[in-house]
Amino acid sequence: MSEKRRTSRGSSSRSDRVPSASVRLTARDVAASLGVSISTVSRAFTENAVISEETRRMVLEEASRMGYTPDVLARSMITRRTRIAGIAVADITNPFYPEVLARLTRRLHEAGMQSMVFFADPGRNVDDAIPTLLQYKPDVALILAATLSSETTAACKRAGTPVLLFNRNVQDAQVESVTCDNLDAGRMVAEVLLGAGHRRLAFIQGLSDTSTNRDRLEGFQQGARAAGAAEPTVEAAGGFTYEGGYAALKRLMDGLNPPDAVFCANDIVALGALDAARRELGLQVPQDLSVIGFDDISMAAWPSYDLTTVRQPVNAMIQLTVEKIQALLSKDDQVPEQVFLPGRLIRRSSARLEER
Amino acid sequence: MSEKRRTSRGSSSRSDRVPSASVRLTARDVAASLGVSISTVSRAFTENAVISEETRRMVLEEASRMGYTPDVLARSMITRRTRIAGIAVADITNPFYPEVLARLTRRLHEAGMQSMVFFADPGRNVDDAIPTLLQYKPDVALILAATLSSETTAACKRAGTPVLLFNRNVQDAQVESVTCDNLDAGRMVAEVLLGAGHRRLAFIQGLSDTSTNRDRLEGFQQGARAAGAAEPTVEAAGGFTYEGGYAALKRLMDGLNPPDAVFCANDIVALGALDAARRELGLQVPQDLSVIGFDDISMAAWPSYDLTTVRQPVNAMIQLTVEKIQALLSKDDQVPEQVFLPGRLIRRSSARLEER
DNA sequence: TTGAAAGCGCTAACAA
DNA sequence: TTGTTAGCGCTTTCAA
Repeated sequence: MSEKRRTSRGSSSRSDRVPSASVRLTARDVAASLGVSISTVSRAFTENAVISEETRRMVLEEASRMGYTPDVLARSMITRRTRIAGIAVADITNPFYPEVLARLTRRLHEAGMQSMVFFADPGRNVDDAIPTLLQYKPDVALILAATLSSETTAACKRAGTPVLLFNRNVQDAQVESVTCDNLDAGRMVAEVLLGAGHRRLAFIQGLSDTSTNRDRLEGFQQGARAAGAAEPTVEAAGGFTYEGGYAALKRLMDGLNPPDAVFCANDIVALGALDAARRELGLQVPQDLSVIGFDDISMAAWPSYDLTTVRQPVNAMIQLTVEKIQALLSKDDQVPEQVFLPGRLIRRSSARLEER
Repeated sequence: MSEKRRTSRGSSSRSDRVPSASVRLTARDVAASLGVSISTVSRAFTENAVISEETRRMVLEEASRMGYTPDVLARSMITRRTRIAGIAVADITNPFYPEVLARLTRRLHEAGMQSMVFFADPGRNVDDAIPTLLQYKPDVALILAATLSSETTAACKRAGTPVLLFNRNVQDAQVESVTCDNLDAGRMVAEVLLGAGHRRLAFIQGLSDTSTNRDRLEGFQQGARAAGAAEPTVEAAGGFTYEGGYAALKRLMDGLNPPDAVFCANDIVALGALDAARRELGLQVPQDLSVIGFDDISMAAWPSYDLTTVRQPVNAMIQLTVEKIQALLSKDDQVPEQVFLPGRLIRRSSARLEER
């Protein structure tokens, strides 16, 4: 098999050629055609502008007839509003992010904003994408990523671009964030597992330097401590990946103190752990081992996995994010706020949650 | 559990407040600081501009010291180049697209372009996103979607924005496209399945009005016909979804003529079909039934599935796409070309491909 | 090789 | 309610 190319060269005709940039319509053209000033045309397209309803209707009609739309770039130069949300995403291989991204951009679009998405290189963190992101002067920088340096937020501050963290938060309360209450969720998972009679807990880390990972682990440890249970074993997956979870679970079970319940930093890690347990080690889940994930990505519900997991309140998180952006754009001074929304345990068959 | 908010109100200090848009540095500032004209500053940042190496170095140095970068928006107004690739994506729930998107935006970025991503509403096709996409005057519109109306390409043509289809093509050869050779791959799958002794072929459709679906099915049918085999049964999943594939497989097996081999329109559909076969119908795969997918998303390789599938040559497709974009931007007249790259069968355990 | 001046398409004072 | 005018920050002729 080899590459094929099909062109219309054979039966070429005039219409086959892509026209090189058609005529550019400007407000001046519409104005001339109507015998009004360009300001009038501009006003017709500006909300809350002082213009008679009649004139506006006339202008808009003629504009749409001619096929004119205002140039958003030229407009932005003056209004200092690009209506662009610069979104930096890392780790797109985690299905949680595409799911969030799709809903988030849709809600932003409904709120009259466009999304400019920047994907960070895998392995590296999101910071490298920020300078280019800032070049387009987005009205807000949205960080959908687990890792992030403080240099990045500083760069945004310097550029005067407000930053909003999604599914991530920093210690110093200097920057807005919307996350799931990972700490509390971790605690709850420990409680529930211990309540069902599990005795040897373990946690599989994604990236240890991310806030999500850290908070989930810390909550888990707090929960174990509060119940007077043994300290959970901690094993590193080396990243939020299926392969990492797979390998980490094998190491755990081969260790000196194999767990009877594993809480994973997120669903992708948990799916890897599940497959290692069932397909490679031949364990019965949840009889031999309980596995719990985090996020509730759509695959968690698939019958091959049927993963018990903590569902992030994604819709509420997105709703709040959009509201925060709108607030940022109206008032320009604001006290940064970190919001934590409660996660919810979704009980499926990968974990034994009743005493036996 | 309830929502928590944490602010720094308690220990509020001056530095807690987000600064409202810091000073805006312009070329004028750099020029003044150096005692040169703004044209000189501009030239320093323009490739191939007539300027002495020494002056350029001096300007760039001072600029970086001050933290100045040219305003890309203002620049675009004059150059008529935004360096933005407007990317419209539908169906982000199919993991194939995030994987492509991540790599594509990275390669575009290396080529000096930014990606503005627009997600179409689920269910609806990508067309609704196009008008807003065009507003930002992208240098090229990239369509990553299975469905697309001809009205959309017309709108782009009118706006003077070149269009490039990825993983999609239209009949009339009027628009550039880069796809896998779906027809040929479909043929190959039929051949291989029939060669291994399967007798009752079936195809599970995603969306019947998409070019990918159509070509894969048509190739499959051609292959069956060429081998003198019975016409494959066709069942509709109602969309490229896991749930659709799951339900479609059950209907197929409950039907009058249950197949011994199923070719699915893509991997997500195939994973649903696999789970239905194994988890619900208790079938042995591949002894009772062979299942083949399309795309080779990362999950296809997971041990729980180990899906035999046709791998799309994603890297080559992306490479070609970026090259085409660069060509589009240099020459403005071009004969549209449709490129088909060969897919490759990845043999895993979900299909019996040897005669027994 | 550099600078002065004229816009790109638009919005927002300011007048009328 | 509308029109006139002055820019937004930049690139690009044209002259020097």
